[in-house]
Amino acid sequence: MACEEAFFKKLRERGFRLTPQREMVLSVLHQIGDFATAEQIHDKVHALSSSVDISTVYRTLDLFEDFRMVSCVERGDGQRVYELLGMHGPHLHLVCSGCGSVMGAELDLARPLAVCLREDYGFEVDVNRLHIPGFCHECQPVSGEAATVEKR
Amino acid sequence: MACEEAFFKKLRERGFRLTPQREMVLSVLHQIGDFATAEQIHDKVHALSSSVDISTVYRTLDLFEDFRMVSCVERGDGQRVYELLGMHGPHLHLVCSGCGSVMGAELDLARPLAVCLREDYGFEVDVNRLHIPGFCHECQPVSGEAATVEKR
DNA sequence: CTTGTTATTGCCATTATGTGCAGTTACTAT
DNA sequence: ATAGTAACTGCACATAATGGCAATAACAAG
Ligand SMILES: [Mn+2]
Ligand SMILES: [Mn+2]
Ligand SMILES: [Zn+2]
Ligand SMILES: [Zn+2]
Repeated sequence: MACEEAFFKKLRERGFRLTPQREMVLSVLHQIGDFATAEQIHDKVHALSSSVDISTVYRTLDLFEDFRMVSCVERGDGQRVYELLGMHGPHLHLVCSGCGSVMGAELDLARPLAVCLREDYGFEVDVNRLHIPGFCHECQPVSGEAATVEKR
Repeated sequence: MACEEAFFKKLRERGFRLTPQREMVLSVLHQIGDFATAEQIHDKVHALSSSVDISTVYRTLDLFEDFRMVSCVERGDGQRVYELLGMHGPHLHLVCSGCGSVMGAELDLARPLAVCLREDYGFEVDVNRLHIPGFCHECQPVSGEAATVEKR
């Protein structure tokens, strides 16, 4: 595919190498299309080549993130999910603290806030990495009683 | 202190118990004043009572977070830092991807975004938990070349 | 004060992720 | 094609954080 070729070229331009492991992770991300955990990705890569280690998957996802090809979201449970950008394009991530679902949102909505923070604090917001905690439509907290603490 | 008493009362009102461990963690957080890792907190608690386990510290910090007394920030390195609210009051957290520093910012700046997301997506933003990635004044990325990837 | 209930703790196992290192392999230049 | 360089990998291990569980202790009631 064309988009992959462009990525491979950029890789080499910057001194990185194109390895079968990286090709496989990228291919698997394409195949999945949706969010996936490192382990889910590793499972599919493992099916293609059983010697690939999960640490390589982590390192590859990290690299893809640096290249802005993949976005990573910390889900409510202690696991991260990774998503291939480029098809949906960059977007905000609304992460529901109730059900753990992740919703994409128009990135431009965060622009005014970014401008404020640059002007008032000299802080350059990385809007691509912004993920916003809260509650989705199904999980609205009991109105009025905002700070209810659940017994364990 | 008065603010601690108020918290202890709220604890019991909701069926939680006031234990020496919880008192110690709260006292240590006061003493530290700044951000601290779970391990730093545990060290100081351990000095007061050497049998307290770090898992208890984690659970206590979790509880304090539920009570909105403590705010937790995922720092760049794989560690979280905890901060006692109430003195500074709630605020946004600007987390620098360069140096790992955390800056507090006026919470109201995020209000317009929250309104947009509620109206457009039915998503109720939890502004207290919002932390914003980017680069502080000292760590401004090379302008123009946004997506520079470092060799490892 | 004594007793009962059950939230909480300490301990230990487990999970998700990161790292050091020596052997391997992709790329470059001859 | 061959050889040199250094990026990359697999493996083993380290680390931060979480979860199960039986023993403990905080609180309420008598
Ligand atoms: Mn997304
Ligand atoms: Mn703060
Ligand atoms: Zn939800
Ligand atoms: Zn910085």
